[in-house]
Amino acid sequence: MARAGLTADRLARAGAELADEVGFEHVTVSAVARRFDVKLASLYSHVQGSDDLRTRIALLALEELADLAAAAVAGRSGRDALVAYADVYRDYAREHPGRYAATSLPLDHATALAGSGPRHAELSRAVLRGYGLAGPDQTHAVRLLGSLVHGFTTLELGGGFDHSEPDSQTSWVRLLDALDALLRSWPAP
Amino acid sequence: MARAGLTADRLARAGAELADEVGFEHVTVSAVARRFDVKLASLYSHVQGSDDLRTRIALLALEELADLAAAAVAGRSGRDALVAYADVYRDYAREHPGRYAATSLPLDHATALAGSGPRHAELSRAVLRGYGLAGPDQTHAVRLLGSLVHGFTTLELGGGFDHSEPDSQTSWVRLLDALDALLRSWPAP
DNA sequence: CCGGCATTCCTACAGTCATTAGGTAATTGC
DNA sequence: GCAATTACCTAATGACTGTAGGAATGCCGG
Repeated sequence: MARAGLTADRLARAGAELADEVGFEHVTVSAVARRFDVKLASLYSHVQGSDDLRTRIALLALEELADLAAAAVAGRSGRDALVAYADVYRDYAREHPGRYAATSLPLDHATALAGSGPRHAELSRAVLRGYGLAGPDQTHAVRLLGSLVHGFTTLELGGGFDHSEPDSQTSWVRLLDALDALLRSWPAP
Repeated sequence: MARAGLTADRLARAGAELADEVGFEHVTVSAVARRFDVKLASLYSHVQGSDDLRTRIALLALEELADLAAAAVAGRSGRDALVAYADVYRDYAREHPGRYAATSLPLDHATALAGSGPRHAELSRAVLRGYGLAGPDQTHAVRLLGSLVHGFTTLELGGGFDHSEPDSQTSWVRLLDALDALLRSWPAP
């Protein structure tokens, strides 16, 4: 009875690959077992079940994203940092649609805090550092940035921009320009 | 053998209610059948299967949203129209989380076109009419508006803003103010 | 009133997935 | 080299999707 060398981490990694191939919502414990040529029930020693597996995939994706974002933001500021940060999200979503979808899985507070949630918060604050925003205004701007990037990325991934001119790349650039302009002249309440 | 009076439309409506109660991803053909006190197989004369059912729920939600948005935008312009339009989406998502999730279901082009897709496009263009944008700029602005509203709504619904101050309502207002200011002084490329 | 007849809903079955319980083989560490 | 642990297995249950074919229902022309 040869051993496959299963671990929770390898299962999550395989699940992430599977997600990119067939979509996060079609990731199934059975399919991951098949990928390791192992019986379904064997996975239950390593992950608690399908919810646990999905959560682990989400945490994996969030960590990869945080790593990429940190690398992109390092050594940049202002508009450069903004564009580099936003591009990380969009590029990641396009290269890894299943993983990106996984990042939208609602996590309970404790799980999010234990994962890379705080790093993400810190990173978007770092992006805004060059714009001189403080206090509540900074929080509003963080939410604006997050909403815009996440919204555009999701809509684009769902094909929402596919069938109209001009192409979405152009809109993306214009949109980041607009955001940069807005942050530089942040309106008073 | 009393008849339950099933139709595709009533099934979609029941599915939409179910989605709001248990979440769109947990809507199941079986559960809808139970709701009508009817055997599972009976539904297959009315809808083609679970994909078809989900698609119908999505189309129903999109139509409801278009109706509400049309009513909100009618007789308003500029900032008023913008806020009314955006509030429709956010309020709908909060009142009908399952239906709102359904609107994110990817539809093929033909289905979207046959549904209220074009109405949605027309409505967001109508909101921007007061801002004097034309041609590609208008398209970019439509995408900006859509991304922002969808992104914020999704993140808020997922609980992303729950655990930090200030409350999300305040951010929402500030964010729409900022968007209004941005649209009024739309930057050149 | 009544015998087709399409429609509506049913029973029955086959396939996939999730999950638990309890067993056997492989590895580890003494 | 043997005991304890770990990794994986078989088996069983229950939920959901989907298909095939049968029976009750209501309508319609005569």
